[in-house]
Amino acid sequence: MNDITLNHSNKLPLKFYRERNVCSVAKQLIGKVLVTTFDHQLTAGRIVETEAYNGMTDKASHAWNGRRTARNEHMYAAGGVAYVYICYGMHHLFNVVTHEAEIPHAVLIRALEPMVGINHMLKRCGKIKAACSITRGPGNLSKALGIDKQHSGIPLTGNEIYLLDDGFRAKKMQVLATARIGVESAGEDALLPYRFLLKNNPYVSARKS
DNA sequence: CTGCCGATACCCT
DNA sequence: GGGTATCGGCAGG
Repeated sequence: MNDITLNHSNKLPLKFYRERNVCSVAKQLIGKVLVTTFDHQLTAGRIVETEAYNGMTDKASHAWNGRRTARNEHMYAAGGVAYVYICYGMHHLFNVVTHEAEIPHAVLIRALEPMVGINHMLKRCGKIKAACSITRGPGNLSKALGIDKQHSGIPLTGNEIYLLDDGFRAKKMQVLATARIGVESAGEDALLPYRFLLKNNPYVSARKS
């Protein structure tokens, strides 16, 4: 797999993240490019799967019912920063914080299609051969891009982690909305169509749609 | 292919 | 002590 040249002229502006409708942001993030530059290594991939978490009224959200702890504090920041937390004791899950300060909306990035720095992604994951699993699933993509919980709260408008619009446009018919993954205990909120994905993309995480 | 299981940080009761 | 926005390995059909 060869790296793709990135156009860095279109970094997503703060305005993009301050949008009030978190589902709208989650949908718009499909097709955008997530970039990290840790260790002087450029790694990037196109976002092909996201999930919206709709603040205090969403039972599946860490901020449900106004819950606020050291772990999820960055969800309450103004949109445009990262929220990274550890799941199941070992996976670092990367979220994009949206809306204004004190409104804890966030979008979980669930899958990427690798574009740049694939060899370095393989190195970080201790793998030899390229495979879809390298950036399929939120735990995997964080590892491949070198993201961990120390990056929680970092601005997405800086130079270490940022998002680009490189002009890619998914056709409307290609973006599907489904129920979210792994939130069964959230009752009826688990059924909301808050997961967005690029149809037929091999990097989208498996399981029910 | 499906399903179960262990790893294990952090939040909650 | 129990649950969790997960994942890879392995057993069995």
